[in-house]
Amino acid sequence: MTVMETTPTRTDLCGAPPHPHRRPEGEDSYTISEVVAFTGLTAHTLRWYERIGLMPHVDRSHTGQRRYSNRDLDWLDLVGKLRLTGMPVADMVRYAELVREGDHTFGDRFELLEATRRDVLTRIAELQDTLAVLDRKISFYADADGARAYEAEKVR
Amino acid sequence: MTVMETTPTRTDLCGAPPHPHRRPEGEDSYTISEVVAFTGLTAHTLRWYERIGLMPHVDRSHTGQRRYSNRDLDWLDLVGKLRLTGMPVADMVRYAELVREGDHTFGDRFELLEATRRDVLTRIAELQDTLAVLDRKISFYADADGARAYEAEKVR
DNA sequence: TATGGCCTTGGAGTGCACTCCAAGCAAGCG
DNA sequence: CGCTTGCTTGGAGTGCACTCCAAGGCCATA
Repeated sequence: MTVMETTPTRTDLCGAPPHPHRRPEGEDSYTISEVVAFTGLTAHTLRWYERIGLMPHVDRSHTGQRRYSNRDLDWLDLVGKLRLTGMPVADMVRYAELVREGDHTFGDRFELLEATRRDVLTRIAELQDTLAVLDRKISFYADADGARAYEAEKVR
Repeated sequence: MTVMETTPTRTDLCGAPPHPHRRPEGEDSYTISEVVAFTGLTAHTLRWYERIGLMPHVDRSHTGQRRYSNRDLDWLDLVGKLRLTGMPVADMVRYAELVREGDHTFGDRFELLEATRRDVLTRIAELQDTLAVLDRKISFYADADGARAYEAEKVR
């Protein structure tokens, strides 16, 4: 990848209101510690992501230090979101590989995204189910005196 | 895609048996392998839960084998749900300890449940955010031929 | 010139949540 | 009786996702 960006702004769809700390295209060259500050990841983790093939080739300064671009930050945003879904890092690496391999992996990538989407829907449903259980327990506790609170432990 | 609209049939307050495999009170004595079949956990994990204090004292047969009750199954259901929220096992152990300690931990338990509830809401929000990103990417892929699909990698 | 800060590397270590192992006991069956 | 099946135990091992370490390079300020 690393093809030159042509879109003048990424705030294209859905009015993405995203990242106040970003510099405009052409000046988007962030040190690792800046990226640490932006993403909440550690420098260790950023270097590790690169080692395992989860980052798409980060630029270097003339002294060999990493210089991250806005594109890299975008990618890390996506990775962060996928991480929240519980997707294993290995699967994200697989996706990164597909992107690196070029257009002919289009179908695979599409499938991977759709499978992930289904997983996310399932997880949301599970969490809503859990929420219902919690709410039921909480209302027992809220209504009850001590003795009844103990009873609350008996119901699912 | 496994549509799981929240079924209203789960509003079982101290009543309807939600688990077809359960036996009535008084005959609720399950071997570890039955519990494995019901919960999807392994026997190893069940024993490990007990060792770390996550199970509230499981009965034994005259030969020393574990005999789980409906209450134990209820507890495992709760544990399973909490596990789905990403709650660390150590926190669940803490909750189990509070229950064992009796009524005077009422307040602590209530707080723990409410904190968990807030976490779950946060997680659901995060997942919905992720879902929006995925949907956006997927629609790029769905609309696009190969060349455009490549472009889709450029947007957050 | 030296001090401190930020960065680099490969490899080793950590914490969590299991997961498995070896050795052994008890019950049921032919 | 031996065989199989199912269960028991403490402790060791596994896989994942980091997390840290030691040793050193670069460079701006004092």
